Amino acid sequence: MSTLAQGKADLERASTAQKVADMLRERVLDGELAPGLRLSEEAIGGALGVSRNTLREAFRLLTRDRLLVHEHSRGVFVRRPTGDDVRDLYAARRVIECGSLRLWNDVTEAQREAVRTPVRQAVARAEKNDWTRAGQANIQFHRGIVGLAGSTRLSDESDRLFAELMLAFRVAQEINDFYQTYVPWNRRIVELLNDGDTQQAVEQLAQYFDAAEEDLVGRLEAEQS
Amino acid sequence: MSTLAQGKADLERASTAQKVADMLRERVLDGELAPGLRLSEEAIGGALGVSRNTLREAFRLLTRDRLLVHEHSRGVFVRRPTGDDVRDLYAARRVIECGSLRLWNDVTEAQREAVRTPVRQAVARAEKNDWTRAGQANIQFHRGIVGLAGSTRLSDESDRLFAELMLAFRVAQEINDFYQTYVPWNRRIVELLNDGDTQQAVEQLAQYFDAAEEDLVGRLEAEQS
DNA sequence: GATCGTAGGATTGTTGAACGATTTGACGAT
DNA sequence: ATCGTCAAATCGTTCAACAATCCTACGATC
Repeated sequence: MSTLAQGKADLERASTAQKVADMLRERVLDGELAPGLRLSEEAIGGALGVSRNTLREAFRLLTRDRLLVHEHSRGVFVRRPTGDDVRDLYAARRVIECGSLRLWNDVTEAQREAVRTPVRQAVARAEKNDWTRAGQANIQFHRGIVGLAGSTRLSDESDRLFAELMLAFRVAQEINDFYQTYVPWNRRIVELLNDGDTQQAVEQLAQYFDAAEEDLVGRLEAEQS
Repeated sequence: MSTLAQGKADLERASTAQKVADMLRERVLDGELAPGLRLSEEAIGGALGVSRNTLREAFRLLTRDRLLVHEHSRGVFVRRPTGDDVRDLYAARRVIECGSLRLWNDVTEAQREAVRTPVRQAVARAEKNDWTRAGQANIQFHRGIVGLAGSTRLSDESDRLFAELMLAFRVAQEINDFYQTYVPWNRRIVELLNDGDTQQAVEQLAQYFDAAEEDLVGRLEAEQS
């Protein structure tokens, strides 16, 4: 019965702080709260109708996810990733995703499908010029890769890395057209995997990271003002 | 001037919540607060002389580090890792550390020394039967490996994984004698690296993880009561 | 004119108390 | 022995207050 899991999800009612954090996370990721913006406790707490203490708990949760940065006695700000941040992020991704992809032959078929399916979606959406949703599928592709490792801790940390990267895209003003170049690349990686050439697929993934990092860092540092 | 970095550390005065969290972290890691123990807000807040609100902020920080678990309306508990937790942890370590170690030939000499030195220390301390400090050196060895990737995010997450693993050791009652078996193993890995056989070193590291995971999970599930 | 110090206002850090909501454990009925 | 019921304990959240800190603008000095 899937109703059982459903019921459990209902029972696990989120705390107020959790709900506030979820709402703020959306606002940050969709760009309504721009990187660098300071979040006033009073203003936001008043707007959402929660007390300062509860709001501060929500801020802690988002700080853990690296979406906000906390400066002592100055408040919390929406993170504004720098070029160095992006380099750090890609260094982590190279290790995590290339390492996970190497496990391709040792995992379940369901895990492999979680890598293939998002690429098919991305290709289909790209053909319709639906770049926003193509980008979402692209993230699912990378989530699938990390999922090959079979570690929830690793997957959770990767989600944080992806979220932080989304912020970097925003600063670099690269929301929609970024993936355009890389959708074919991902498709090629899946083809190599299906052909059994895991080694070459890992190689291609690493090169993808090199190219994406350079592109993003370049635009980011040009954007510094 | 290193005095500059010193001064900066002094200036960055920690908040009360941060200081409380640091103190509790020590107590958890040295076993004074045993896994499974419930931390009463009132009792601890009273003992430390901080308000409930501040203490709750400290709890959040430690929950982020996975040292505490929070259960709604029930309070926070010192995490008590299960066999599944350990499997998850080692799955993550396999990807992160094996992937980092593969970078051996592309990093600076200083980074390589950060791997070699702790092994020398561990060997020396093991000969003196100082297993506690040998264990600390062993952790430094693995921190050094992750450091090869050059990502602070990856290193920070690894520190959290290590801390959580320390809790598992405690539950498994394996504080001192665990490393005894594995110090020679680490030494062999470094020898392979120095010989230029990175591939084989990675292989050995993976086997070390297999053995350590099996050992730890076994003792952990025997300990379930 | 630029730099520096200073005063004032705004915001955060922390506390303490309060009250509703939830869990826990014991007691008694079936 | 199992199942409600109730009271005590604890957590979740809010509110108000004050101290500590930061930011800004205004002059003072060179």
